[in-house]
Amino acid sequence: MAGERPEARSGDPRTAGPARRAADRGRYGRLSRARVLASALELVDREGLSALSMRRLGAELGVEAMALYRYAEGKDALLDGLVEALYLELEERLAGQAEASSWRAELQRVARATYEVCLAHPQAVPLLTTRMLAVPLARRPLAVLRNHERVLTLLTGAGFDDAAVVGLFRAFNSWLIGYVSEELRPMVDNPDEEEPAFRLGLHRMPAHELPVLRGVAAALAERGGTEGLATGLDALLDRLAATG
Amino acid sequence: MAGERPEARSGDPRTAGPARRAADRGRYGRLSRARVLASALELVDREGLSALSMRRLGAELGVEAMALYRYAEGKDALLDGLVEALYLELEERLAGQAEASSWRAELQRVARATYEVCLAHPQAVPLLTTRMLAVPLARRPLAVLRNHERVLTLLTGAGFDDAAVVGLFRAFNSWLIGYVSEELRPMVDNPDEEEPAFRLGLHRMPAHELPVLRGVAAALAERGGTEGLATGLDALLDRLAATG
DNA sequence: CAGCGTATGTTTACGCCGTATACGTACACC
DNA sequence: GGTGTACGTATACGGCGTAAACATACGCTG
Repeated sequence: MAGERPEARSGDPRTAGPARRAADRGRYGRLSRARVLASALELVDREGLSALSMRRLGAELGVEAMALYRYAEGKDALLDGLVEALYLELEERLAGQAEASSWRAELQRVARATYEVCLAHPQAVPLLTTRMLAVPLARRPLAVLRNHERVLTLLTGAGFDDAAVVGLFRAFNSWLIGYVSEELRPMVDNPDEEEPAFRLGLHRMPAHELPVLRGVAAALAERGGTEGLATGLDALLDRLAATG
Repeated sequence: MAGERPEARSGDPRTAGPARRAADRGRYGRLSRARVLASALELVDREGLSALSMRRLGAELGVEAMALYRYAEGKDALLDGLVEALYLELEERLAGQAEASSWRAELQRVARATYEVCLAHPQAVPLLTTRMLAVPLARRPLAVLRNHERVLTLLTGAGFDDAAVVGLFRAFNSWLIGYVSEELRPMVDNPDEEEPAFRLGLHRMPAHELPVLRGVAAALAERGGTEGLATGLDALLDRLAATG
């Protein structure tokens, strides 16, 4: 650390001669797609999606914005890269665990791991829906497709016919993304407030028009957690495995 | 129609005198929040979310961008307004139908109507997840809160205790938004292509690494439709109504 | 009808954004 | 040691959201 030039762009250009060797470019050496994506994800985790701009990310890496275009074709591709990064993290997490013995248990394991990755990067989760709605199947990041392959293999391996596999696959994905999205909806309006009702900002809602919502709002603010996730998934798999 | 000035900003300002009466502002008379939101939604439906900018929407209404700030506090508020518009459309649709007799059937009716509204505005659907993740409960648009109230009322009216109500409510929302999101994922890569495999762009995927996905891709491209929606919802409600 | 406050839309300007294009420059290889 | 190339820089353009100051026509008061 101490030996590294802390800010590659500092110093008077008139006296510094060749200000930096090429390998010094970027705050800690050469760029790479992995470094760009890791830095982008970290930035999003720290400051939210809206803080992610090419210029800002460049600054984060000690580099001009245009340098990033060697590693992502544009901003959209960068966002797809973030999605890919999340799925790579999912693959790592799954690889670090023992596979379950039944297809049901294995799907539960995948679901749980996905949930955990999403909760670890809540600010990035919106990308899972928005980019998926922007990119056709065949252009999804490879890690996403590998995840699809994993789930589909599990289902066909369990002996379901094509129609059932498709139904189960869709239900699995739907429930997963829906559950996570619902789980991450912010409930607290004013974190500094002690009183639960004020914390939730209930005084902002038209009182008499929404009596039931007011009543259960506090309970709604709790999370369903992985139990809720597992319960719903179980219900769906039961039904569709029987029908299909 | 014929009597209205087709383009309020046209004409030579040096000869036109007071170029327009105040009531002529905007392409068809005064602005209003409803008109702004309707125009925004139409623009999004027509050209996608990325086409929606303050300037562009202003032009659409025959008005400068800043004029819109009288009807929405900023771009984010405008997007929340779009979410509200979708829920208002849902309310209309529900009001135009007979209520179902059981709480189960009524939830199915609400789910189906929501699905239909979403499929009518596919380009706007990402807002349902992104804005929901950006806005705490108490600040959601009123129409959204009314929708929550409707569902919660249905559930408490059916006699469930608070814990069960919350579980069912969350499962309902999760499944709904997840199913719609999954349903709207684009599958076709090249609409001009005849051959199904090429249409899907399967040649872009690493063949040997994703054999199962390749095999079911065509089936995956079909939609689950309202049947799939109803089936999954039924499974969830069954399980959670029994457990809760 | 006269005058005025207010509601409504315009103008101008600022800093940020994504990105096309042209350009240096240090490295790897012969 | 010279050269091609991979990598990052520099500059520029049009569009974005929006703050602030401004113009104007309506509706109310007398």
